[in-house]
Amino acid sequence: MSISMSDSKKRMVDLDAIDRRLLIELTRDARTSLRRLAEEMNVSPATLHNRMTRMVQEGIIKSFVALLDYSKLGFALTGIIMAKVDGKHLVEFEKEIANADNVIAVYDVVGEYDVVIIAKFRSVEELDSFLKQLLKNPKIERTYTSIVLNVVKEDPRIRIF
Amino acid sequence: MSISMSDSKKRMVDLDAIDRRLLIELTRDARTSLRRLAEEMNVSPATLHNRMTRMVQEGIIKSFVALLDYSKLGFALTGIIMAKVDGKHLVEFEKEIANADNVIAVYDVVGEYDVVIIAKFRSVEELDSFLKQLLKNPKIERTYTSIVLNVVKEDPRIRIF
DNA sequence: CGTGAAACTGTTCACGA
DNA sequence: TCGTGAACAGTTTCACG
Repeated sequence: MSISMSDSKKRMVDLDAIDRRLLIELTRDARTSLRRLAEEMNVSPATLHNRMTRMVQEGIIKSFVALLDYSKLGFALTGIIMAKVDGKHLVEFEKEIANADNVIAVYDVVGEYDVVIIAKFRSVEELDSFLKQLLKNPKIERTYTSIVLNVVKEDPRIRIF
Repeated sequence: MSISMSDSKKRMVDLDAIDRRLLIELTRDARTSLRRLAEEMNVSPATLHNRMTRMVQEGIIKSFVALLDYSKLGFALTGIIMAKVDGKHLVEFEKEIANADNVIAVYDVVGEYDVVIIAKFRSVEELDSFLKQLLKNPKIERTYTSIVLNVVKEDPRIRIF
């Protein structure tokens, strides 16, 4: 029995100890074997399989992915780009930019700028042409770009429990 | 036969068509079966297994993870925090902050601020105490925080080939 | 890189708590 | 409703050529 909450945009979910443990393990290693995990947890593999399937359906687990070292793949440059966008076209603009190949994050923010974009490039030239493309867009009033000198941490995982 | 490059911090790697295809697929679905993939690609499962192991050893593949929807887990708040840090203590500070539970990214940047931190919280109170903790640190000269109103995109994957 | 075989794993389903 | 155990098909993994 647990309290259901509904005041955030996306509804929260009831997770028991098995779900939580499974989330932690899949977050640590998405290729882990449910069977071995099941033994450790003293439940049946079928149970873990059900839980996993359910959490994928509910959208709690968005996907299973390999995290790559982009600098080893030639993307040595990360840029943080902030843009002030004409309010009427903000959503439209965001959708556009979110689909760009280089972009790993797009955030709507409040303050001096409206959008923060994080993107990865192979070279200064690539970043430069990305920015020029942006500025061509008449919806954009101004941009500010921070060049990232060093990616200290970049990991989509946080401690959830 | 491919050209080897060595002018970036981390060395680049030679990848053939099999490696590249494998990376793309594992990035799409880390739990995909190498056997089925092998059939599609007309190579043996053992080959794909070898390639995968090699790329993990080389650090090209950093890890396999489940991506979660944090807003469904109660982390409705994302903050982008910029900090101006006393230069002598920058590296030390960054290591510290990178280990914090809520932090998904830490970037070294040039400009008005030295560090950009992206972190997720369950509530304004949590964000607030995170910021207060930061400001207690005498190494920090000033901070600027953007509250994220909407996460338009947040996906560690970019198009690599 | 491929083969082949052994070991392991995912997935399903009828049953029972 | 939900977990279980057993069964089978699918998969990984390894030594070797």
